[in-house]
Amino acid sequence: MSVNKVILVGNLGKDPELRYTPTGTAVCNFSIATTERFKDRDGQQQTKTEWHNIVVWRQLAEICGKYLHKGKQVYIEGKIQTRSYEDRDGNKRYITEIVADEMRMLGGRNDEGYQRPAAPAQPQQPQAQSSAQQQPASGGFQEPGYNTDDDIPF
Amino acid sequence: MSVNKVILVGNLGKDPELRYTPTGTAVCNFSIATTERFKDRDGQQQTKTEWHNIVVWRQLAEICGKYLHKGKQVYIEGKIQTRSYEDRDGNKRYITEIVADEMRMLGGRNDEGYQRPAAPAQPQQPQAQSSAQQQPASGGFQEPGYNTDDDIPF
Amino acid sequence: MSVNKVILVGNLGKDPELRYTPTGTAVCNFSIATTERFKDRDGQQQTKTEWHNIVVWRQLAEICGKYLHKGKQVYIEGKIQTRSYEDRDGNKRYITEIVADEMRMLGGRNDEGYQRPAAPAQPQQPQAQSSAQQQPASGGFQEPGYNTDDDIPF
Amino acid sequence: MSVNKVILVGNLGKDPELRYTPTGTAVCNFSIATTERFKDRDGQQQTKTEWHNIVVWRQLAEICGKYLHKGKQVYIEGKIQTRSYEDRDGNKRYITEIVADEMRMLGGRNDEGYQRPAAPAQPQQPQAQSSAQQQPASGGFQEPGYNTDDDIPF
DNA sequence: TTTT
DNA sequence: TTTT
Repeated sequence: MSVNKVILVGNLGKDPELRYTPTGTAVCNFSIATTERFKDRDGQQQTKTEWHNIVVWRQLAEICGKYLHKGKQVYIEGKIQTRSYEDRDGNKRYITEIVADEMRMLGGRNDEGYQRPAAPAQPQQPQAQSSAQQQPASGGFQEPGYNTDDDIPF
Repeated sequence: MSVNKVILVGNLGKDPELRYTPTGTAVCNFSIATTERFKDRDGQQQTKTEWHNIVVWRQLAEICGKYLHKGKQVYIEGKIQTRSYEDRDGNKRYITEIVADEMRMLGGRNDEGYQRPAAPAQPQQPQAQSSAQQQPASGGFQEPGYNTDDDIPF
Repeated sequence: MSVNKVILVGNLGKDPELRYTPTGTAVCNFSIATTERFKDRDGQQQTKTEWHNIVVWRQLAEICGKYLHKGKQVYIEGKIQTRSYEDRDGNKRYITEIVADEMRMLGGRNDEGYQRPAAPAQPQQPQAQSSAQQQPASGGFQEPGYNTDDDIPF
Repeated sequence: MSVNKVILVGNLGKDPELRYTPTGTAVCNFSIATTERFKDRDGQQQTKTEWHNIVVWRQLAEICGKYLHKGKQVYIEGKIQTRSYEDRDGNKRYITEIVADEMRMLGGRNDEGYQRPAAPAQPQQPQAQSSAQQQPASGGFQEPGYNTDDDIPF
């Protein structure tokens, strides 16, 4: 009966890396920066940047690998996870990551991240597939559609 | 590319109501109170209670109907939704509800909500089905199990 | 001992309205849309838009009134509040609003919302006031600056 | 224009440690466990426990040091922060912590964590200081009290 | 190190 | 009333 939830809005420091496990599961890694503004004791404006390692699995990994890029602003929702591993000297090390289960691309089509090179091979953020119609505020009680979330990026 | 998320921790004002749509879908309704403490202009401690209408669908509805009761403290995660309906005079009215997709029972087994009557017919909060073993911090990279979430209450 | 928290990312439907109470307190009202995508029973992509009434007080109200505009994408954090009022027929009505205590403008400077007229008098989203220096990951224990939050918009 | 937010509900593994910096600022450290349930490939129920290092500053540190204890269930809201330090071998190490700015004690007065010894010297979770009156849903527009948050634990 |  |  516990809760482990992280909500981040930040920008990717590099392009994401999409890989596959031996069993073929997609996993995408990238890091995003969040920057905090505060005043130091002298009343000077300062900023402090925090870098977050993001891990995404399965279908969302494919979407992240395909549509995200360096500089892109994203909303991430996930959980904190600390893994241990052995470094080259055989010492146990720990790394804390955010395992994301929700991702939303922020900013519009005119806002693809300021550091983005004008590379022609770069994927375009696609038009959202035309939504049949704006669903009106329905009269009264309504059973919601069951969002399987399993085949559309956005 | 938007986010609509609500996180509440509060206590049920009454026992939940579990119903079924004509097509057999379970839906559970209950309300929870959140109380805020603040000081008024005179420096007097005041409290202000907000009531939230919660709607839960499908399997989580069954769980809520079965295990929640008046006074129980819960964590709720969901989204805000405003529906319209017609009142008895034919006027359009709006009601804002929280459609929950996560629920956690809070407090332990000694803490079933202070207003709870010692009714013998009341369901007991069951022991969590013994977890086979405490999973150790695994060495390195690990593909997570896929939580289908579809048959265990907690 | 309760929690009442809302997190929204959406776009303003109109320019915000900034007003002042008789005692001179700033209050800003605007609404933002969040749009959900789902599939109906026929497997058709549908969208459903939810409108949220946002209320902001004091200094953050001034910032919202000054820098937000129709179409702008924002992150909002706040609490749910339902107020009652009497309609013109003397009937008690309820309205649910989000009282915001955090706001972040999303998208970059090239992304001011596409319907924005190129009005010269319109305020520009200012350059973030140059942050003196990128604070390095400091060595060890560090007492944070106390962010009073009271005089800088971003 | 970023967001770095963590929301946790879990139980303290040990009593909190309250200390003071050389300049007299209170800082409280404790760790909380969150446990996730999932099924492995064999359909076996498993659990995985994550430990989170919590850091709290100033007045909230004093409250945590005074009222929290081993086993207590808490709601924590804060931000992720990674600090670096040198280990005894002069190697740079990183530790990720949650810097909390909100804490709510969960469970009622009958739910102090089941391993708690009946030590008479242990602080009691105080009765919430009687709230003068339940503030009614006020008629219409209302300016909120300004919650300075600076002298009351709950 | 907690809790279920 | 926005945005995609």
